Amino acid sequence: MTSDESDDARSINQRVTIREVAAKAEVALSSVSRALSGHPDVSDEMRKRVKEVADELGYEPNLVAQSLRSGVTRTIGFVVRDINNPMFALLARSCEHELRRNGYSMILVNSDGNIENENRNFSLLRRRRVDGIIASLVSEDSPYLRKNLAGPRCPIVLLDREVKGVNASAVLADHAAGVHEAVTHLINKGHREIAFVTGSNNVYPTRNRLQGFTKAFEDANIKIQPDLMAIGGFDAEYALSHARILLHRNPAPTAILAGGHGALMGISRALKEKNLTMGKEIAFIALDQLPYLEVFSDNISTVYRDTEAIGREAARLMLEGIEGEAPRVSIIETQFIGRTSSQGGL
Amino acid sequence: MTSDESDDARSINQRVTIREVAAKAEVALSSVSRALSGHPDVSDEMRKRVKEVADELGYEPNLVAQSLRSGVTRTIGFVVRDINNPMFALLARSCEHELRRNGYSMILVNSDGNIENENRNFSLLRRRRVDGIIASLVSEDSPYLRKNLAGPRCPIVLLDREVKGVNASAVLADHAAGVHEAVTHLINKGHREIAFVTGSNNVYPTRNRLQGFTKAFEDANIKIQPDLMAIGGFDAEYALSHARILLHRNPAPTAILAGGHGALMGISRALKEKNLTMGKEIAFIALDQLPYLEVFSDNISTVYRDTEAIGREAARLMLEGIEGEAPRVSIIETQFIGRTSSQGGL
DNA sequence: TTCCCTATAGCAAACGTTTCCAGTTAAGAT
DNA sequence: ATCTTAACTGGAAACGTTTGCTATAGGGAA
Repeated sequence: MTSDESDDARSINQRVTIREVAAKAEVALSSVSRALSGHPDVSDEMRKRVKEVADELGYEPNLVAQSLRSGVTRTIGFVVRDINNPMFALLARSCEHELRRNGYSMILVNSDGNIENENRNFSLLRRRRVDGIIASLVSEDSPYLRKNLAGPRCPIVLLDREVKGVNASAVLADHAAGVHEAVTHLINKGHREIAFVTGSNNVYPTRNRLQGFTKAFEDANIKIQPDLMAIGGFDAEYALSHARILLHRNPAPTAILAGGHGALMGISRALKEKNLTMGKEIAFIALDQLPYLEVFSDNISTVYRDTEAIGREAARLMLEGIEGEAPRVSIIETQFIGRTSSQGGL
Repeated sequence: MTSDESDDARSINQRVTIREVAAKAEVALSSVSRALSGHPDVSDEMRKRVKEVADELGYEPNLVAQSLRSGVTRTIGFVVRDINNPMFALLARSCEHELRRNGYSMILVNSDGNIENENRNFSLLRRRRVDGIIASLVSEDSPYLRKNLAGPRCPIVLLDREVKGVNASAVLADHAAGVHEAVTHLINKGHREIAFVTGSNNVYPTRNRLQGFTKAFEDANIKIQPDLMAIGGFDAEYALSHARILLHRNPAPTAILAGGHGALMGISRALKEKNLTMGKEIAFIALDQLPYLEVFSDNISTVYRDTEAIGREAARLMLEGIEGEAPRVSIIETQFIGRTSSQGGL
């Protein structure tokens, strides 16, 4: 009889609220709240009774109401250029996993490499009152940046970005070390005409890789060739067109470095067009071990970093920030992994 | 003076609320709400004044409070096995794009192929009172399914899943057509020993592909070889171990079909182990054009479907559902794209 | 001039929780 | 037997909005 009624209520009426639980259990609203939220000032009997009734009615607390009252949404914004970049997909997965394990949900927004979109996304997340934002910024000098990184009263974790004078944590990869290792390897083999195609230097990874690159030349006491550097775009189109130009240069580059997913795509297409094979006519190194490489092109030499670790670390820095700890920077190592694609070319 | 005060308020105090806007503009709370939300019963002058003050104070409406009051969260849950699958990453991006264009945010949850996680994720999304759920279910016969698909009073869009007797929309790919085309192609070339490695048949794509596969054999009046089918797991490990077994069979398969990302990974590793080259010693076809294939293995014949279109379509079905329209099923075409990997093998 | 209607504005209730405060009971101390 | 305290419970305010209802003013019709 009563069970029929409650079943009806569940299927026909709106959702079950704490009020109905309180009524059925014949206790106060506040007692239900305390019993279910694990508050200490509740007798064992009360807790038992409330939990039974809550289960019976299929009560599911309204997180929206909880958020409004408590001021905590248990939601983290994840701002990314493009989740379709396999690097970000892997990172997002491990990060989401770690956040969910700690009771947080992830709101995903793509900026499509556009600072206007990114700005709108930040604004949206602020209106949603997220507890924190993890972001891979499109650029480190967007005009909206100060507002977006200082404005929200919530912790921020930057992914591979370095913005001075801002109160944010960051996970940075030590690209320079891996690139230095890679370039030194090439130089020792006798390469001098080493090309480098990568994204624009308004983001940390480019600048950091460049540091490793130049340092390797300096250490070997060799002059760097500025016209072999194509620094300006992360997309495959940029890489394709600039790789074409580089390959037509005289003397042609004997080795080529690809900075990121897009560069790898573009350059390998350009090489194919000219019928050049990596590891034979030209030495090739990809910066960033992309997840699919190990299967399809397990001959490609790479500068590796543990992307899943970066995601986990970002989540941890976020949780720390929410706990009230001061922002800090965490460095992730990279290392050169030589395979056959970095041979040949001479 | 007043501007100083408001600046202070913005930086020191908590966030600006509609109440402060109302006070400063010297109008009622309700007028501010109506002015900003585009309600018709507002004079031009009122709207102008309110908007000015709101901008001045940097007011950003609290979406949590709006949601509680209006009962609408403008949030869609996106439940996926694993965002790291490049197929899902691409799909998620186009879907998120379309949703955001329409004022909705996406909460991303990974189930890691585990039905317990999936169940918890559904429960979480219900507590968050999302306006809809787009899901790629781990299995079509999980014990929690009925509850999760019937329970929430919100539209549901299934991605490539077919659950009978449930009030949900779905985007289904017509795998059968593409696979039929692909297998017929192989049969016409003289192949008889055609192996098929794919995920378990508790999901629609497997069953649908199988239909296309068997139909092709029937149409050609050839008996199918059951021991050449490895149907049971979407992960690379399953595919690797079963591909190894298949390749040791006598007579060995002359052609092999890979159903999905994991199968492709596993099989290509197995082929490499035995030093078999696709398109030479063995014909190979990948079901699903994975985004990176075109660059790294542009010789691989595939059954193609437009993944971005699937994401967009899922978003549209969701928006339709929110508008109150009845659930419906949308079919996406697939087609066989023959390249060199499907040659040889005989 | 009077009446009615329309356009607009304000008041207050509601959404579903959490949490502060006050009240009650019973146990232990004197 | 009385007082103090501890352990709980209930009532009500608050979180920041939206929205139904009521009130007012001004304009047009009779």
